[in-house]
Amino acid sequence: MPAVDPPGYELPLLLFAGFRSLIDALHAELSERGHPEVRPAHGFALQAIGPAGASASEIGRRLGVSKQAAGKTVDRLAVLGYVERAGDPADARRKLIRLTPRGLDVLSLSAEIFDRLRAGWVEQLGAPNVAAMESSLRTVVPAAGYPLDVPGWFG
Amino acid sequence: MPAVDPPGYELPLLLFAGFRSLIDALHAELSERGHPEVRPAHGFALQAIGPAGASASEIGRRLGVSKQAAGKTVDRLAVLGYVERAGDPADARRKLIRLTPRGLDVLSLSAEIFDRLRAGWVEQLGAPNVAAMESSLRTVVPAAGYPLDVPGWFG
DNA sequence: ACCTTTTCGACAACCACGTTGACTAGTTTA
DNA sequence: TAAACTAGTCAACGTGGTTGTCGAAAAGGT
Repeated sequence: MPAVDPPGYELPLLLFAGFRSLIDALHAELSERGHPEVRPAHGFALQAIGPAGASASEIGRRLGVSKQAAGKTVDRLAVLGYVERAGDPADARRKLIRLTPRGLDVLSLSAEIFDRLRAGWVEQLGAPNVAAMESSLRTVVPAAGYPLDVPGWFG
Repeated sequence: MPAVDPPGYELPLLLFAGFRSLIDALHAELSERGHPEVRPAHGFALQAIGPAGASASEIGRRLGVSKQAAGKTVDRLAVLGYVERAGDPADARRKLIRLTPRGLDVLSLSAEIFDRLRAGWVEQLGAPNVAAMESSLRTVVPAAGYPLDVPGWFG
């Protein structure tokens, strides 16, 4: 069994470091632009809610976590003023979670920042390399099992 | 401000999904091969300890977490039988953490599995694409701030 | 040699994010 | 209408972090 060059364990480390550098940069900038309390998990939850809103259970499904976990996250987002709950007239059990203007602001800011971060990678690597990386990852990721689902992969 | 294609937010999602697919596959196989209780954070800690052993504080430094957090992780690893603590005759404060044979087994198994997972990517993408991805990531990751440091990026 | 500073490991309190299980209330279906 | 499912919440717990504090041991400066 010959040694491999580079060793296979580098790949996950590099992927994670790349991911983390983007997320850290995002949150550094969000912090500067009026959203210092947003944490990575919040961003994914806000994304899962989306402009149309969603129920807590639905958010849980989209994130791949339990409805209880989703409910807790919604609680925190509500305290921070990013979402609000409204009763659903058509289903008295449901509570529709909707983004507040502040929540929408985070979402659009994030989109803008991510675009700029990607542009930074394009500058360093060239557009073809970035596109190739994305294409490779899309090929190799078993699209099946990975919703947004950042939180909870430790558990 | 023109829309970008693909949107920048896909990149972190893809990187994370790639990372996670590798880690999940690793742990699925570790589980089958006698190590069902190992969790992702443990693997990184074992890596940080290494065959030579290390003190708890040193492990914390290598992982980019506090010495207290490192100490807790070592506690769990000790309970699971992957490491053991030994007093350091040269420094009565220090306790040297050393891998047990079982700990070494996880480490060498992981190396082997990661190599095979990478080979799987090479099969799907071709060696040049995998190498290009690694090279791109090495370029773009600010080597400064990212030790091993998987645990705790949420915090 | 001595005093000060640093470092190591531990303890405690806390927080964020997840889990399962149990329960009520409302909706759907057979 | 009765049974089955679904939404949301509460409680207990696990895990992986954080800060602050502390005593003991080591290192450094005078």
